[in-house]
Amino acid sequence: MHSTNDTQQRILDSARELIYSRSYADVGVADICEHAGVKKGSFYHFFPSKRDLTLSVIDTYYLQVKEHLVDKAFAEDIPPVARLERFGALAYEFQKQLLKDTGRVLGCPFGNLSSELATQDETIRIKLEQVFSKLKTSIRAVLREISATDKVHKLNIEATAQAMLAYFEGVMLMAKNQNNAEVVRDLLPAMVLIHIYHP
Amino acid sequence: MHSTNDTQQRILDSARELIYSRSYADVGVADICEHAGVKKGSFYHFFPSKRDLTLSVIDTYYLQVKEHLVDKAFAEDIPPVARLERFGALAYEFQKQLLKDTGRVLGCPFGNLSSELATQDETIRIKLEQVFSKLKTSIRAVLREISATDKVHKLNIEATAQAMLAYFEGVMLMAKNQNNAEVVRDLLPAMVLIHIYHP
DNA sequence: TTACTAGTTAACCAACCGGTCAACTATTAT
DNA sequence: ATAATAGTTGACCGGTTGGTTAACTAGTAA
Repeated sequence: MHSTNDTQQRILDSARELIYSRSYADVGVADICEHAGVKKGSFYHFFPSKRDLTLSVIDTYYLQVKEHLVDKAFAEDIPPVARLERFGALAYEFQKQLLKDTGRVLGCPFGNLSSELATQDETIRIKLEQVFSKLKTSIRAVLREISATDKVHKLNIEATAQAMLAYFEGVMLMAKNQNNAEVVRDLLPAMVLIHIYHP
Repeated sequence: MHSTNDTQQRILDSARELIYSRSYADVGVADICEHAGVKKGSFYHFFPSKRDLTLSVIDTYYLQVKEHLVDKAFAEDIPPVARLERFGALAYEFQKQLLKDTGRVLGCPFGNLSSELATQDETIRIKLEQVFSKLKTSIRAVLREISATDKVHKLNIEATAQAMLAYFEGVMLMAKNQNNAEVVRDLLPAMVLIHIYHP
């Protein structure tokens, strides 16, 4: 046994990659084990079930998305609207890289899982709802700055953040469906246009 | 044998209902047959495979959506912007009814299938791309009217239609994930704000 | 009546699914 | 050294999957 035990991490990474590029149902634990170079018995030593593995995948992938996309895009070195645009640009670069590496635009991993499993597994649905909620919190922080400089309008920050996230998810889905990363580049900049006001 | 043969239609209806409320992978042909009151042999008499059945489901369901949602919303009895708002209102009523009947907000059936199968089945992906393309064509017709009354701006009708459809899909996904139809009511009206202009 | 076709039925199949298990080996703490 | 623990292995399991088959029945046309 290596003192540096990376089996659990390899399972996590393989599951993320395979489920993201295919789907939850299409990827079996045998697939994950083979890709990770691990025997099935070891898999069940670290994870009680495929479902629990998926919960862990969501957690760990969110942390990566936060670090490499959200925090990077929303860093306060530029004006708030420019941060939203940078968020779109980074998302575009990521999908473009995915297309180059795997031949596929894969969209948003959380959106994909949500669409597939929201009606089937309540625990996963709630976990994904929490991920979306955290993403909305990041967007809200930006909107609060925008709203502060624009005091005449009563921006509904909660609804606007939700609408912007919805638009982002929809663009990712359309890009995946067309297997075309340029959809992201062409459409995402319009995210900043979405404003919902208090009545 | 009944002169009125409805077996094929019952299979189609059952497949639509089950796949829409769960997912492609989670619904087996045994499930569909049981729900339709049909034996498996009869299923394969009418459809060569589960995949071909799904292609037929997409076709027939698009016709229903067009008749009861798109054509109704985009009828030319009211101004173009009001038609887009009516489109949102009808979508909201539909999801609300779904929640009442089944306990679930199910989002967009085409978006759901696309998210699950776009990377796995190229034929289905293209079929869904065509459905989205037709929906965009309907939106474009409305945008052309809006653009005609607003000659100062050079509205990019193609990109705007795609962006509006993307926003619609995203809102449906968020509503499904939160199992909350009010998300549709609160967010969809902002669809008319999305405008993308030619450079 | 006959012959043909459309549709139905139940039994069947190999492949695969998520998950289990007992035996084994390596690592660590005492 | 020893005992306890952490990790690994491959064989195994019952249930399910999409799909097949051959025999059957009902409707239709000559």
